[in-house]
Amino acid sequence: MLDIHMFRDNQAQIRADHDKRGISHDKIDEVLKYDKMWLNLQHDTNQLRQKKNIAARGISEAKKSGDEAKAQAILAEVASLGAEISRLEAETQAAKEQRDTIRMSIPNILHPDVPEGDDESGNTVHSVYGEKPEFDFEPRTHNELIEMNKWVDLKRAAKIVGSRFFFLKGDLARLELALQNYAVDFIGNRGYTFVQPPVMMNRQAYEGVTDLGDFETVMYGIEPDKYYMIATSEHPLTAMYMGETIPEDQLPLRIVGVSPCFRREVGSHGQSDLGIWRVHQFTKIEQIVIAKPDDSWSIHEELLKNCVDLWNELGLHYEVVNICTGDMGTVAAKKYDLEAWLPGAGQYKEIVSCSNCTDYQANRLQIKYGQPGHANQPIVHTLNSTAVATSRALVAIIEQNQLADGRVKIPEVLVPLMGGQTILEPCQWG
RNA sequence: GCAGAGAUCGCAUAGCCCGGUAGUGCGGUGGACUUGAAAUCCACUGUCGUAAGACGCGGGGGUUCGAAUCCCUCUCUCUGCGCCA
Repeated sequence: MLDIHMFRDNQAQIRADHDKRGISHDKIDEVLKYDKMWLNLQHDTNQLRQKKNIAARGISEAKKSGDEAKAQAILAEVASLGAEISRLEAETQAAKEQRDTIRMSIPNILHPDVPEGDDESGNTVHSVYGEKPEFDFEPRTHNELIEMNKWVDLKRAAKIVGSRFFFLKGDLARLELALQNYAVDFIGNRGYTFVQPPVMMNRQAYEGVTDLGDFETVMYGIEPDKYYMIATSEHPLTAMYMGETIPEDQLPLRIVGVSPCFRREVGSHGQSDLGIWRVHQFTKIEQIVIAKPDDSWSIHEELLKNCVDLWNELGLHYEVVNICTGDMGTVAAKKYDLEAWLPGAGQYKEIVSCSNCTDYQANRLQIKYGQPGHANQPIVHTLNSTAVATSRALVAIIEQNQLADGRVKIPEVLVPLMGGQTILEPCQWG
């Protein structure tokens, strides 16, 4: 959410940004309209409150001096003021709510380097790593590989929960665990503190870190407790400091988190989403940084560097893409994606997303930094980046490292974590 | 899950029984004094608002002319009991 003062004092910047994104200014105008309405209503309400407060003070005086008639007259006046105030209070509240509901849907201000474009076709390639693997056989899709090796049981998962859930079995499940350990240690060795967050959050905290629309399409709600299953550890790890002022010398706060992620994936269908590419539950190792505004852009590059180094170690071929205006979404000011080459599918697909959210989340969460004992402290910047989403990493690994017989070569850095094993063997049953 | 005790302006603490402008200490900011610093003294130090002013005592609601204070409710913390990986 953008600071309301930005609308009042610097609306030209918001308008210029909307032009870049190619969206209309209607919402900006509405925010300004309701803000003005709210300011006026607040002023009127305050005037009446003042009148009432002054009058009410006369009651005890009148009673003390024994002037019962005067006391009754004041009581009547105060009562009618009270009714009028209640009415105005309701209007004031309504105007503010309207203003903020619209304001929350207005996207973050983009970084100047974000390329302009209408959709994902406008994304630009930032850099390319590794070699596109060559095969002397027809490479299989990950879906075929998990099927023939019995590494994943989607059917029985569908039986006990629903579609897009899965049992992960045998060597592929072991590789998943190795990836978790590998990624946590890799990022941890760069000064990031390992944190395991809760996997449910309450509504209030959740509204601070996501689009309101996500409650309908992304998150699972838990009844009767009114909790939400987290869609990524970014959410609890960013909301963790909600409403707090972090001592300046503790910043930047670098965190590497691991959690299961739960996503409803409403409305997603199609060939490209088969297998375990797009699922309702997966595990993700995430980098989170809470930083001072001056540091956030260099830390954004640091997060990307961590990803690049990690994925290079895994020996995979992928591109880094600079996401364009039309493909950005509301929260990030700038976003890099890593897109791995999937030889079975014959295309590059997203495996990592690395965002600087600047003060957009922190404004709503009211996370500030500074010296303890100070009022009116500045807002922090928040950044997040996938390190490894294990299900998608598994897809990239098995497609790029597949052998003619359908088995898979294990990336060298993971061999020690697999007890020296170098090839993923099929599961014996299923 | 049950019973009891709690939540007050960054931190600590008073006020609550018995309703009437939220006080004090620490921390912070500015100033005075000082060559400089410490110490000391003075002012300011929650939120919204250009301001006037309003609002603010964990959240929400109620009673009342008026609520930190009385009532209801929710959340969280502590203590004890119960249950339990």
